Amino acid sequence: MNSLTEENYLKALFNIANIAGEVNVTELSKNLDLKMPTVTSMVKKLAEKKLVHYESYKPLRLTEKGKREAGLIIRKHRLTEMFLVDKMKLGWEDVHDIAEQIEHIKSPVFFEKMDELLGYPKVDPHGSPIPDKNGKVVWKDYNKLSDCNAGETVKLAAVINTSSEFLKFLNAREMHLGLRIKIKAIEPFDKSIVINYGKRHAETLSNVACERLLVEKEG
Amino acid sequence: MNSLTEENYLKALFNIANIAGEVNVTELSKNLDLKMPTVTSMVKKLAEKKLVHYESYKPLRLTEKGKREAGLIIRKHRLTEMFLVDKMKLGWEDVHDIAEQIEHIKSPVFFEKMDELLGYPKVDPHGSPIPDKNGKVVWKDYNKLSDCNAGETVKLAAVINTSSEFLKFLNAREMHLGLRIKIKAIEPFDKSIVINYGKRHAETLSNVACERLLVEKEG
DNA sequence: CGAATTCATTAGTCAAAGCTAATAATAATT
DNA sequence: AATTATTATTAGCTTTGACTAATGAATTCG
Repeated sequence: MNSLTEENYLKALFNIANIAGEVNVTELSKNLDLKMPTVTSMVKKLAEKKLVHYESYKPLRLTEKGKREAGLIIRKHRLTEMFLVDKMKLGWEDVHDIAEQIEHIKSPVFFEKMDELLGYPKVDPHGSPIPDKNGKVVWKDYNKLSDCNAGETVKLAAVINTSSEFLKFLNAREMHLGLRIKIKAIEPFDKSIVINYGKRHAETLSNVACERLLVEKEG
Repeated sequence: MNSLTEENYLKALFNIANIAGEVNVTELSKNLDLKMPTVTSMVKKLAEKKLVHYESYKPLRLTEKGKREAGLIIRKHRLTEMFLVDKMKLGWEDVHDIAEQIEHIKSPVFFEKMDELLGYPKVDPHGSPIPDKNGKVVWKDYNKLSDCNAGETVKLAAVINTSSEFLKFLNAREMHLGLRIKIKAIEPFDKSIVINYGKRHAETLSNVACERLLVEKEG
């Protein structure tokens, strides 16, 4: 069985890989708020347990086994967040920290019951998929907004990262899941994008932001 | 802030004291499933933190501060058990182990919300009091069944310990909280007691059992 | 009462998971 | 290409919380 510490490493590896693709020791140590040597030594232990592929000075990658275990933790995290908000009426600002703790609880029945009470959800309120009981993550076939073309109309399906800064950014612009967005133009200069949606007209979004927004094409 | 380990020591000290009165190192180490030297050294640390009174070779006692902290943990444990059973419809056989984990979660709002959803209960389903927000335990003025006299009629109000063996014992005899019990006789020989209740007639209970049953006298 | 038994403590070891300081490998810049 | 900067690793130390083996108190029993 994995320790709480190991679970946190796996989760961080999984999340960083999802956002940034590659994971290096620096990123991981920032994410976990630990010093680099600490991370190096732990990663080696995870490698011995066949949870990560590790070669000195190379990027870190989860093994299939590692992905599965990480998926299971993220499943528990996302189910917990939904449960806390939907069933316990706690505020979104509170639930993340609580879910970070509850996700480590060892009890299959507990999470199965949550799943049942929530009606077996497939995605969480950020549009992120909830991994299945085997830790498998099925991302629907979404596109990054940054990969779309001018003239297309798309529906906002998910946000890739859920830092509070980014969520505030979206909030300030009245952007929410399900929103229909019409792409007016893409600036060749910096890949920023000009869109219409709701009552707003000719809003500009940076490429950085667009890379974190997943959309479904209409049609 | 106390570590998870420390919290478990405090809770065990509290529970043993409640059941057995005095706590010695042997009992505590059995309860925590640790070796005695481990317990001795931890208890000394707790003493430095002013959580227990410690003198070599003397029984262990929680300080007021220690009682308060233990009470807060037990509050979280009991609220959690009730929440899991009443609101999540989990079985009693499952909830203890889950509550043992959830009781360590750091989040005032989480437990306040549980309390609210449960309607601010004062006792748990075993009749044990739920400590208040300051960790204070208010046992209602119950009597041990073993301290009652022949001829009295009493109502079963609480069970002091909740080991599964004891609960099964009670179950097998169709005894439950709220039950009216008429005391027919007390054997001077071994202090065992003869009672009538429900459809049962002249059942005998040992003194050991009677010491763990709290009753309210009918007035 | 003295011997045996039980209970508790001391001393020393170990693993997990963190740290700092020093060093080595890789990448970037001039 | 050489230097500098960044990134990663090694070596060695620390704390927490466990353990075993040996020893010292307290209690019980013949």
